[in-house]
Amino acid sequence: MPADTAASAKFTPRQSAVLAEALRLLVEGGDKALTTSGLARAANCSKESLYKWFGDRDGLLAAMISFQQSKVRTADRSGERLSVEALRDHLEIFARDLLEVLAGDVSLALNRLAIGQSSRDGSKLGKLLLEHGRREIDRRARGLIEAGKRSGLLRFNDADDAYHTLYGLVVSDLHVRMLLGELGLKDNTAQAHKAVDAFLILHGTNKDSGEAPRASAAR
Amino acid sequence: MPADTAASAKFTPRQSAVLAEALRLLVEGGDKALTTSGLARAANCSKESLYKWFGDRDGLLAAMISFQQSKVRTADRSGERLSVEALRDHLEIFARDLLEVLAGDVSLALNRLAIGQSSRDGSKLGKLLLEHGRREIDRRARGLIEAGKRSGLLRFNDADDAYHTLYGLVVSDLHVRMLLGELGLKDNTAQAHKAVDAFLILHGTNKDSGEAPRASAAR
DNA sequence: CGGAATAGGTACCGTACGGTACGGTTCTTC
DNA sequence: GAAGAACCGTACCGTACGGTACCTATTCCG
Repeated sequence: MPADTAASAKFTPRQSAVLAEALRLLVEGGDKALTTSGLARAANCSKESLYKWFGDRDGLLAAMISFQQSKVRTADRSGERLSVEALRDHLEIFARDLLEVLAGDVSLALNRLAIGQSSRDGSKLGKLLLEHGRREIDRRARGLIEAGKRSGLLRFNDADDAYHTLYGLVVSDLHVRMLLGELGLKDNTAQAHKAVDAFLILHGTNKDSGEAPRASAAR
Repeated sequence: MPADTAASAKFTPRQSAVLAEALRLLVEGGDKALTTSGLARAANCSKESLYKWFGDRDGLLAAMISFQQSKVRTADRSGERLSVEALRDHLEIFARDLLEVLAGDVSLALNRLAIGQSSRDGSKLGKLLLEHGRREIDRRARGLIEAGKRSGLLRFNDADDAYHTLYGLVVSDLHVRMLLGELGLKDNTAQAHKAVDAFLILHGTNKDSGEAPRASAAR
């Protein structure tokens, strides 16, 4: 994981470094390990600066989410002309990327944090995570699906429904299992392949798009 | 919600009452609201008894999970002879039950609790929830799917894969969204219907099992 | 050069939690 | 009916956190 990639727009380099350290602490030890004193010690800054920059602990958590998301960028290829093979490839790449993002240390830690808070803060962090965290990946998938329809390769009434179908086929209950502490898949690529196969059977227009059943060795 | 249904095997009535109160506190205010002092006050018992019965706070949490699971029973109809309509009905009922269970107050609260702890306790609670919490519902689905195959109505290579496909089609990312604080679906039945349609297209043997596309008004 | 802003270090405060100890009360059991 | 266990209520302890205050060091800028 690159520690100090492109600087964020909203934070000074010093603040970014502190936020990166905060994420490290959170990933290592969960929200109990992310104390203001501990962060100040680990990041060589003062608690007073933390409160000046972020207001209070909740502000810090929100800043961490915003900071992490500023580091996520996805390529958008929705403009391309799609062949059926290209669509399948792009869908599989999307599915694999999705699985990898969801299985990432930082993503899991932030989701755990927001879920833990959601029962008492009116799910402010949860909203943040849903609205800003998934926007990029949602937009990418949405673009891909719409492009597939425009190219006559996919058929569906509601793009939302189709996207959620794809998401369900790719992820199933894996995200929750990982949030609960279970290890991820051994082979994301195989899972992505199977999910896209099923998705194309459901929503593809190419009638021979269903492949032979796989050896099914993913889980 | 029936407060005091069948008594558990592992807990005395008094302990069950305390655990029920603990669940109520947890649902109301999240894990911050579930303090030993608060529980003792709310349940009219002494902290000393809590520690005598459950060892420590983690023991109490584990007992809450175990207690809640002892109240969940599912009907098992896997012995029946299945027609295609009966299979579809049973699958839809299963899907609807699954959505309702996942959206339940107590289920969400316990999952949030276990997820919050999973980053620091080696996911002991998470394992508990996964291994014991889903066993019943998993067994029911597994039985249904296997019965469908025996009756020649479903085809698949791996029952696990098929089950996860069904699960993904039914739930998609809804569980995580609800854990993050979002409201559930407006119409679980419509979602169940759509998911089972898709599942039967993928794994049914009856070639005309795919129905006309629905009006898609679930979400 | 000098003052103001910025930020690090540390000490401190109030609070609330998990866990323990103890005296009094009810319930069982012989 | 008495001995004893189970249990309630409460008070208590140590700890650790969030948040604040104060003081110093560095940097920036006129």
